[in-house]
Amino acid sequence: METALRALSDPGRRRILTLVRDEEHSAGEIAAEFTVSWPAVSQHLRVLKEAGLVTERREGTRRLYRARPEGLDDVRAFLDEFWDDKLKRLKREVERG
Amino acid sequence: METALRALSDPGRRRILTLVRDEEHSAGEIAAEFTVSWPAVSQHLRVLKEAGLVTERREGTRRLYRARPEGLDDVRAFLDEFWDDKLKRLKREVERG
DNA sequence: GACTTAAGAAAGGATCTGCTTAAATAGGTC
DNA sequence: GACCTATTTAAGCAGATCCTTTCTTAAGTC
Repeated sequence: METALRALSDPGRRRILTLVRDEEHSAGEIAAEFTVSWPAVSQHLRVLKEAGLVTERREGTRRLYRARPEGLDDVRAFLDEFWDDKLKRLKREVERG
Repeated sequence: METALRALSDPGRRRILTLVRDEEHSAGEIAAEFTVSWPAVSQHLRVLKEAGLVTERREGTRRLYRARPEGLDDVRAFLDEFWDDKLKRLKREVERG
């Protein structure tokens, strides 16, 4: 969860993530969407992969990336717990007036 | 959302956040839970405040902090959208076999 | 095998982060 | 006003981050 949150904290990586959310894309296709250099995108992809937020598949000379939403499970769990507990707290407050 | 995600990416700040989730706590009470120095905690509180994840209230010489779950709304929206769209994609895949 | 294409690895630099200690502010108490 | 307590601000430092350019690897084409 640590690495996932840090990976998400970069806008470029979030953009990559939405790019590969619905379908696989090669590193080159992804890089073409950005103005930063190609290695920079490659580095972002590595961060996302290490955080478990994308999967990599090799096909010939290309590497195809796809989002891996399960990688967000921990983060979602944390936020949901936070949210739920807050609601519970509010409920208690309302009940005691 | 940018700042919220960066604020969340630090384990110490997440711990602070859960500390002030259910009730207000003073900066000193919070700092007492940590081994790092007092100013370090103060800096974390500032980051959390600027990210909209906590509110600050002054009472005499003390400053009381409390979680502000609405600050997580953007993050939650992003994750939910991501999740939902993934489910939709899977559904399409299943439907076309 | 030489050449091209797709992509990652290495090295280096600027900026950001998170910590520390020391100093400043600001509200109570005498 | 002098003094204590609670807390933030300032300054500085080590390490992380994100970018760049250059170099390497690996697969396909001739």
